[in-house]
Amino acid sequence: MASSARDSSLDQIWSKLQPLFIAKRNQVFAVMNEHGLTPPHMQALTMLVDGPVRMRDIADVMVCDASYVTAIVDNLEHLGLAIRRPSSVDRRVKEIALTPLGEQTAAQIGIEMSAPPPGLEQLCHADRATLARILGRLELDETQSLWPHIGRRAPGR
Amino acid sequence: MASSARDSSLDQIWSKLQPLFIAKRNQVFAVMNEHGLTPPHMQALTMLVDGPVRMRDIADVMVCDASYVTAIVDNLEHLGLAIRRPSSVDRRVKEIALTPLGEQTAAQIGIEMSAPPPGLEQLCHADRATLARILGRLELDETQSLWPHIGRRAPGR
DNA sequence: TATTGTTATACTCTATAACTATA
DNA sequence: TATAGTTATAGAGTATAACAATA
Repeated sequence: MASSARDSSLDQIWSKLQPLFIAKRNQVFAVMNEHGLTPPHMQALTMLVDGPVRMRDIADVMVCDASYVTAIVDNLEHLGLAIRRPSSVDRRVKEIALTPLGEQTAAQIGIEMSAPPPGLEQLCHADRATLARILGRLELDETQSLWPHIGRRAPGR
Repeated sequence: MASSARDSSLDQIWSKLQPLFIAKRNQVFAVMNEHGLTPPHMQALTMLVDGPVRMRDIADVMVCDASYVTAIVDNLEHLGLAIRRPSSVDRRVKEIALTPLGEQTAAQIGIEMSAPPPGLEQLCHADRATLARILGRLELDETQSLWPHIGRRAPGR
């Protein structure tokens, strides 16, 4: 299909949805600031809610180098949110666990992060039942993290 | 209202919308990578499409220091996308303009950035007319940039 | 005196390489 | 030999401070 064949009704719908996107992004950053966290710290923290995780696994999920996980976990420890403990089965491995403060923080963040963005209520008030029915039929990939670690690239010269 | 009073139907709708959000974010980063740009470079570049802009104005819009604008514009010049020219009315001021390559790049980016995310078509196929009608009634703040410059903060210790 | 932009510098982010300890 | 984690270091992102030129 030709590149000029833009679907204008689709564009129009997206133009209405996009502010919701922005509102959510702002909400997420507000939550991070509130807790003094950066995206990588928050992502690592939320990986720990279901129990201790090995540092190697954190690096794999965040698609970053192991040495950076060392730095992130250092920070989480300094913040009193997590602790390192040696694995009982493999003495090379360290498992990262939440402290009580970390559990409390992660739980609160989890709630705030999964919350609908401000503005959605207004949207849904228009005709919530109909919208829910339409959206209910939708199946999209939900496996990705909303705020993954994102590496940097050089802008070149 | 109590904090435990979560609106479950709203949550459900948001859980359907969120993958669209992620798909768009991925699409945006793919476009940036394709052109070898970082978020601040792309934001600065898209500020220039309607004509030359003073560096001071770029700093104001991006909410960053003037010295960082110097670095960004250096990069855009090295990439052959923009040029500095002295203002004819105030000799302290430099105006940043797109090169022909910059115009072409910015135009292409503008198209790709404003495009609906993959997945929206599937959503709308369910009942596009109804959805459009519902969304058409919505009024949200559209003044913010989708990908603003975002400053860093220290994680504290 | 106030403002635009640049330079010098410093701090944060994140990766690579070399290393230690363990498997 | 291969793997988990740490340390040292270096490059890229971004701010602050001091400065030159102009208003």
